[in-house]
Amino acid sequence: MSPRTKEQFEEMREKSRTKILNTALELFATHSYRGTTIDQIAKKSGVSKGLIYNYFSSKEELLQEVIDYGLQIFEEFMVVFEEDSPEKIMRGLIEFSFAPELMNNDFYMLYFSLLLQPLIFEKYTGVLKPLWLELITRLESLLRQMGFDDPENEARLLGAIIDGIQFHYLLIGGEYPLEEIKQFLIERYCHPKK
Amino acid sequence: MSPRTKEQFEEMREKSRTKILNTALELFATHSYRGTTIDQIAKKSGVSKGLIYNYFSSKEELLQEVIDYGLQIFEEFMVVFEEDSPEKIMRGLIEFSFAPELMNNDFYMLYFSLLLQPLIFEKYTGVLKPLWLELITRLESLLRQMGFDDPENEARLLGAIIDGIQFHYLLIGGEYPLEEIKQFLIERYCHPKK
Amino acid sequence: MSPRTKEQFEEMREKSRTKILNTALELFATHSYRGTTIDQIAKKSGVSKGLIYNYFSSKEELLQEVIDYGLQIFEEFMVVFEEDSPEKIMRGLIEFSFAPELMNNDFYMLYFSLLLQPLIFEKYTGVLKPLWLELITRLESLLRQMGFDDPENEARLLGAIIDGIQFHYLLIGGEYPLEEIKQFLIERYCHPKK
Amino acid sequence: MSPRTKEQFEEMREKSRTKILNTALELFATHSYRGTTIDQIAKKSGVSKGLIYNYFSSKEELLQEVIDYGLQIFEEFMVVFEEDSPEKIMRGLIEFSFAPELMNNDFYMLYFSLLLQPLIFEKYTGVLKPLWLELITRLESLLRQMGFDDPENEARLLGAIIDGIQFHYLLIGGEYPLEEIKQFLIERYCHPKK
DNA sequence: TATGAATGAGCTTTCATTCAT
DNA sequence: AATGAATGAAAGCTCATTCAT
Repeated sequence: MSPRTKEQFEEMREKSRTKILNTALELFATHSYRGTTIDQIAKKSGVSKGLIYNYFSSKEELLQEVIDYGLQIFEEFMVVFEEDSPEKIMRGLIEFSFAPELMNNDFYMLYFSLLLQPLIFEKYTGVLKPLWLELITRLESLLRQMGFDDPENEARLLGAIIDGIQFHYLLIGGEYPLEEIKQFLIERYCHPKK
Repeated sequence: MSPRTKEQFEEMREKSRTKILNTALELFATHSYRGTTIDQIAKKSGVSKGLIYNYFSSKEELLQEVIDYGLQIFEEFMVVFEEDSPEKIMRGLIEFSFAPELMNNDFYMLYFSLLLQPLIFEKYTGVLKPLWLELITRLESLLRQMGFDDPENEARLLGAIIDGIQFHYLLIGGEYPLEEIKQFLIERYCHPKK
Repeated sequence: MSPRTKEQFEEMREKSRTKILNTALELFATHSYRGTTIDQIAKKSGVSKGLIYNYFSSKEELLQEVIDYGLQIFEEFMVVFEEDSPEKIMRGLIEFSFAPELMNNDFYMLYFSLLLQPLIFEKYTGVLKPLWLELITRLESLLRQMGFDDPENEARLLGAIIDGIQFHYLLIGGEYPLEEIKQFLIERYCHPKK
Repeated sequence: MSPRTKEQFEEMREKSRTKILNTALELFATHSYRGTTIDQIAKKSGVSKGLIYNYFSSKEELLQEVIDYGLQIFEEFMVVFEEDSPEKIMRGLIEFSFAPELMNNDFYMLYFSLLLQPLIFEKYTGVLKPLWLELITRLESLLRQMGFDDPENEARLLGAIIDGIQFHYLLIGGEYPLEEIKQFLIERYCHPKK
């Protein structure tokens, strides 16, 4: 009744919502959207099936929100480009790409999964594809500023490298020498070509 | 006795089996294993639902056989390594990796999808993962022979590039400048480092 | 073309038919009518599925013919009643009931199974029930002639004993002391009550 | 929190479960396990197909639970043996065996059906067979105490009688002179042989 | 707000039956 | 007469979604 109570309710509500979103992200990523049941999400997040429908009107809307939730990461990702010298930006970008806290995030896995099924998830690939293209464009601009010979192809290559490494990291897990590879990339791409 | 010869029956069987396998590969790749129904496979391959169970005891066994069917491609892929100079082998490998007839093959998509769900498809990822690791090892050996500085990391990078490009090609499709990128890679990786 | 050939054909035909009937009896008895597939019958009897439909227009007709085939046993069974003294008839009847070659016949099992599902196999229970009632009536007549006190109930009891023993024999198999029980029954039921 | 109390939910569950179990028992008994569809059980018990799978993970598990449910009857059945004089125990046993409320219970029919298909229902016959053998052993002990000449064979006979009568009762139904036969049996088996 | 029993459309699978040869 | 590939209706089962409380 009191404003305090209202806030408490709001807080609880937010907590449940977040719990559901996190669980859904994890399960969608590891078991795929279709391979995950609402029941599993309910059990794992410790709420009832009914409650999920209280917050999200359907399984698909839940996916949508999970994606939006994950896209915030990419927005942060892009922020890196606002800084000073191209070398520093490039370095930040690479550092950021392979930051363990990002690599371990299930969103990558979900992102790859969705992109692989454009026929089914057209709605989402329609959003994610341009994001990737935008990244390539920015990489190209950076590489050009740094004096790389063929910035267009080099940018495509670097884009492929980033996704390829993330993919391999998903496959291999902890054994992957992430730090080493990162240094290797920094060495190659973060120095002006005279 | 027999109204049709053994050979005629064998031919019929083979024809239907192949039809089903091809359709299943395509649908599993584009709509995912779970997103594909037996009915869709039946309709698209022009046979009855029942017939599919005549050849494959379950949907999962069908997936298994689709994977085996696709793995033949990888075997050809590996054959490339048996040839002469490291430069030529590397060149053949790159040419082969991005050959349009391979790139358009749905198996890549299926391969990516399965690898992304190790919890569910452990059985298959268990086979596919080692294949990839083997490729990296061979790349490393080639790069070492060619005098590359850090063949280990370079091999990982090249592996990531190959998968990354294939992934991007799946996303972008025909617009992707595959030939250009291929030449770019050949330029970089198919010449001895003195 | 020649009559000889026709006969041969006829013989082969009969052989196939009999093989199918025997297999069907065995499988219907041990795996139930519904639990047996046409495919199993075909495989086990070494003929093609199609051929079965050449001889029997449907699975149900096959059951019908299997039952008719088995009922011949009961006809022989009843013949026993045509002989001389009541004691001898009764003895023959008991001997006959538990003759191993009969007890091992799957038909008993099929007969029990069908009788237990009158709602489904009304058509067949309609034939089998009267047979049993007739047996009881005859038993009663024999027991009366032999001077038993309450021939009506005694006949029911004896009828129950015969079916009960057959049932138990099906359950226990070879370990069942059939011979001993038979002698025990002969002792009790094959002597005039003064 | 909870919109319904734990108890209310438990009650709902128990009610539905019991409804399903009773219907399944009836249908499995009269139409056989294989001849009964989940749809029939659902329709007859007034619940949806899906709900059945909420309580029983498969049709076979439902059968298992139906059997367990029915076995409680047999446990009560055996309790009779704990009482005083052999004559009284025997009498109680016979009374109990042919009590109409038991005779009308579908479980007998199911029990017979399952026992007749040991190849398929080995899992269940493995439990039921020993129960029957135990009964014979107890009958033998009683008859020996009562001074019967050949208690072993007499016990087998009585066991056969009980099953035979139950079987015939299933066949004939209401017309069967159950009470009369029962008195006849009591007369014969419930008096000490001097 | 929160629960989980209940629903039913739709999926996987089975199998009697048909049919071209 | 004989084969077995092919069919499709119907069965078992799953799961997103609803709803009474």
